[in-house]
Amino acid sequence: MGIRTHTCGQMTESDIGSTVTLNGWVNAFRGHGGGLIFVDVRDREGITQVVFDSEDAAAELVEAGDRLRNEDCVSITGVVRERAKKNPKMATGSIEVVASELTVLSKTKKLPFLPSDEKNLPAEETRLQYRYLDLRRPHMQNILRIRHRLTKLTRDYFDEQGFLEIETPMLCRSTPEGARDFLVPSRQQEGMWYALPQSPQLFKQILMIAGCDRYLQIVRCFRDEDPRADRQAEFTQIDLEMAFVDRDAVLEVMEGFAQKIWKEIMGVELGAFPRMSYSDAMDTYGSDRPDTRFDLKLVDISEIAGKTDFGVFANALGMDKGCVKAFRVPGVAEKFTRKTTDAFSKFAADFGAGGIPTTKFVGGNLEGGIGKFLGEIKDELVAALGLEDGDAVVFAADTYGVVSRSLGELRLKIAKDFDLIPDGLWNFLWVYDFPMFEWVEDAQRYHALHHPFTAPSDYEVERLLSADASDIDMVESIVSDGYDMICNGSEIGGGSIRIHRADVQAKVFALLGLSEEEAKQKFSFLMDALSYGAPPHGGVAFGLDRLVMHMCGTDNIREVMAFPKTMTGQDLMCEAPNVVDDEQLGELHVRSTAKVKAGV
RNA sequence: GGGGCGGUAGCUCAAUUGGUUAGAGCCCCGGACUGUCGAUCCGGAGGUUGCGGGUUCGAUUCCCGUCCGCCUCGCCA
Repeated sequence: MGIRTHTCGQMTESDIGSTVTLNGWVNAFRGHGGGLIFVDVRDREGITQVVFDSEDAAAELVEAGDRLRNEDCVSITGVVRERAKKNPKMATGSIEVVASELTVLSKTKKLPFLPSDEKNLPAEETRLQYRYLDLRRPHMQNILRIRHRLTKLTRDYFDEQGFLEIETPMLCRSTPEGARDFLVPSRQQEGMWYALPQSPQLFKQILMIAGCDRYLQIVRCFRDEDPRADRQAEFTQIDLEMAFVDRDAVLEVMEGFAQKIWKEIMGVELGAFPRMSYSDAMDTYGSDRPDTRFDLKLVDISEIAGKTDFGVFANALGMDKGCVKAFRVPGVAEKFTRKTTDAFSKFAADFGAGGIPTTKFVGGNLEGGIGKFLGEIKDELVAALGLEDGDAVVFAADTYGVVSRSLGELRLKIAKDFDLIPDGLWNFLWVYDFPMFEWVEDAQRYHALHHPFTAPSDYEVERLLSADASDIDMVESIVSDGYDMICNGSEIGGGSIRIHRADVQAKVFALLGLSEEEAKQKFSFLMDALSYGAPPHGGVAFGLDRLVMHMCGTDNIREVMAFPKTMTGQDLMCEAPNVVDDEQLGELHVRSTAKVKAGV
């Protein structure tokens, strides 16, 4: 074969007259009988038109060209010539290669779909089954390239900041808390199991104790939970940790990172990131990852609502932590049909709301929905919400938690449905001052909002150490030194200052309901390590896949992974997972109790 | 584990209240064509309607089950 001298994306008029060899795939074939054939050849870098012309080439060569089909893999040698009629739609549209040699490196059989036909893509299922064809598409190649540029910039940036890239094990011990683990049976230790890491959290903390000072790893993590459009069981984190730092020092480095990658890849200058406390985020946006690209801000109208006899409001205000909140949706009164507002209630039912009252502000009156119950508080409502003629209002009345969640989700839905999100905005912010703990009524225990290694804020340490587990309000009020980086309403990174004192860590375990015995059994290595001169430290983990999703403008995490899995955790190309034979299981001291699908 | 939508030719889709031989475009195969670039024109091949069962004279269509895909709630420290 002829080894390529040029790629299919690089030739310009300055190459006219030179003899070149291209290696690639047939992207398109346009034949004009035996005499004249156009073949577009594609490789990773672009597409170049090749012409087989009987006026310039032997009949044998033109015949061979005539047998080419889409996606045949070829090597073609010829002279670059200026096109008589240029194609401005093509990057290489002013030149063509006049074929003088053709080698078919590999014929294709009949294709399930044409990678060149971007406008008629098959279902995702087919694309995943033939991922090698799907990835040939320039669009997918571009995503892979962006992903590569991001990992390259990540390593460059953190190298400049003094971070060392250090690998941590993929075969770990199972952690009791958190997501379900993927397990790997041990052959050498009969009856014992490894777990694949959900994150290298403890290893990176121990690297700080080990004097590594600044650590980076682009690392695969595994969580055996059901996926979502933006979540896979196997995903990649940009994992970082720094010793001898406080929160602001961490945020500064991480903010610099986000600014750098957005500038280099997106060509966007991000200013300094605003910061918002967890409680402000929950109060105003009903979410700990607020999308600040649009308003629809939640307003607490409990006090005003208390002045009516309206049963729904009165009922909510009588609850423990009950409240009434609302937000205005500017100018959509006409679009708030009964069908639309009914759908809000149905939507919010998933989040525990009994119903979503609405009304409209038209001609100086609150009309429709619950408007007729609000006559006596109309003026106060109009003032509190800043209502203007033609606005609609969405209410929720329940406990603070239910109101926040349902209105928080509704404001996102309404913003999308009514097209209220401006294009082209990159609203980054930090959310901080999360609570350390959340009481889970069903389980009758506390749950760490971030993870159990998150430090309390400096001023909270004494309060934490003296906390009485039975005082739920007090324990829930303890503020942690955690922080999340939010981009357009999506959490792209999160981290914290970690606990570096063994006594503080022991107290956190105790509040989380781990006995001293259990804590020792499961985390003795951490407790030991913390006892040997542990430095203050903190860090962040960014979701690499999420970052690439933002950069590529997709909501589908599978788009930004070369070989993703389906919602049921299957790789449709390799057909993983699959059965293994009993001998293999025997070596691992495992016997399957599954009724295996026939014919696999 | 719950809810929703979908599965018809290799691919994208159609098929009237349940009714004749399940159609079209693309792909593929054959032919025509010397400046195309979504080439064009002519012809051809290609089907267990995801799978299993039921109702019916008759099922792509209605019912039940099941598998697969997507979305979502739970879950994801």
